[in-house]
Amino acid sequence: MLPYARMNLAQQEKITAQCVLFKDLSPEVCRIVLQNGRFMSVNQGEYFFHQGETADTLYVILNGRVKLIQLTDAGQQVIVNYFGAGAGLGIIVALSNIPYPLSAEAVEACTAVAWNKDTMKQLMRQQPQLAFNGLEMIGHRFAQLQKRFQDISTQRVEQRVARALLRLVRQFGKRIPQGVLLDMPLSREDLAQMTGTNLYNVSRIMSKWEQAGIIGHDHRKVILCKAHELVLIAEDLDILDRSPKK
Amino acid sequence: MLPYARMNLAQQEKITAQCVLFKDLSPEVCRIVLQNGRFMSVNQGEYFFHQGETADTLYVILNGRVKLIQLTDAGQQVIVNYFGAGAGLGIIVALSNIPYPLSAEAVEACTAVAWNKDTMKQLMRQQPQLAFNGLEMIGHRFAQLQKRFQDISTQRVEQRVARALLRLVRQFGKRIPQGVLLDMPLSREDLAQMTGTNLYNVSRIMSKWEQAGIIGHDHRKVILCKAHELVLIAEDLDILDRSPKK
DNA sequence: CGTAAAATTGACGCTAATCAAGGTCCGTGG
DNA sequence: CCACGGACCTTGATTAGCGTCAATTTTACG
Repeated sequence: MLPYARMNLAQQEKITAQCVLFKDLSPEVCRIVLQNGRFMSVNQGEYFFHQGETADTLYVILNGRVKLIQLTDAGQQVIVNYFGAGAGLGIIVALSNIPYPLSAEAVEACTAVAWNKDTMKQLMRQQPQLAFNGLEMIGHRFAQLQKRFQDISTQRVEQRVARALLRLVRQFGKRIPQGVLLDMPLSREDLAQMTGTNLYNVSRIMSKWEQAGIIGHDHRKVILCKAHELVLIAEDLDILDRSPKK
Repeated sequence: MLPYARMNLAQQEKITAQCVLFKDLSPEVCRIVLQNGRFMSVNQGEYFFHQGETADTLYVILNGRVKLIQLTDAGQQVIVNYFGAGAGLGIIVALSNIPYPLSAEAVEACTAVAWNKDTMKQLMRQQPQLAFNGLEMIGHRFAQLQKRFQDISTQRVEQRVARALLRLVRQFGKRIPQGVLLDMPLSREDLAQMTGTNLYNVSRIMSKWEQAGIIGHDHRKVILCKAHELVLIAEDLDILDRSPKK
């Protein structure tokens, strides 16, 4: 992890424009908040924080992608989410006086702004809108997690994998001639850990999709060719194509 | 739902003593906050709010138990949690400007305090500690949901049911001579909806446990006789008893 | 070009979902 | 008081889905 440094103006503008934390704050206030934070870089494979550590810092991602990982008692990994620019890390936790419940790993080289939790609390005391913005970020994350909980308790593996892909595409997809490219490192194992299954099932499912022309690949990266078909699978409405199962 | 009314003093003391929302607030401030809320009763089977409704009210439960239910697109129910006295309802959501992501049903006659979301925001602006207490409640709920997400993606059904029971016992268990009584209405279907399975599996599992003397029942209510055994099952450490499976 | 990591594919067995049939408990009304 | 109906529970049979292991192939990269 590189030492902290000052942000330049372009970076400041970027973060205030795209992060909910700065919603409805005057440029003046934004400047104060940013001055109390520290600019930092995290190399690929390094961690922002580890599960179980005392949560004393919170972050907002400027560049790069971060993987949120939970480790079970038995040592299994569960990938809770991927985050990109504008997302907050440890916001909920640092403000709740509990240890980080998961680890945050940079899957690419990342830059971020970091605040000490007490500094942020002090800022929120002075600027209640900042606290409400924090609450709003948390609310969305909470609703999203609840939806995923619902998915994993009611959907079959194939649907869960489809949904995971669609979610990633919505977050990180880039349009290319053949369709939408998921321009990020993403192994079968990763997808398995996101969907509560194993890499063998994911591999089988994706092979099937590739043969059906729904997805393709460029090097190790996934290309979504027929998004609508994947939506049908995700919604369990693809019965027409396959053998009826009820 | 009965009309709103004033709280009496005993009720006021109860809520300020047991709810995190009032932590580190002076009695004076507590009084102000409570005066801005409304006392209310909800009959068994009635709802505090429904999934999808605009979230304009937040609650703290005084008495009774509440079931949080999510409905999937396909119409399946998922029980996210049970809450009892001292817990908050809609706190996250009402402060985040998003619709309720689930429904809250009173499984017993309940009393609660309700605040309008804008009133609460105003109070939080004046008393930042109130906002931080809200954040702390949310933080615990978030960590708990993440843990359950982890469970459901890595554990087998029997372990999940064991964990669900243990969680309910910790929340609502009452000591009786034979063990710990779960003094609440709880059908096989309810347990199935909590653990992402169906009532048949739950019934089979609980029949097995009852034959092994781990649990018992009084009318329709569950009694936990050998909690330690259930913990072993929940932690997947009961291999000694059964046939080895690896 | 060689090695290690990642992905594929087949075989096998178990878990858990599903369907069907019947039983138990309870309140209600004849 | 007893018979009936409905909600809830139990149990068996069956099967699809999924996890696991093993063997092999492909891909990335030094």
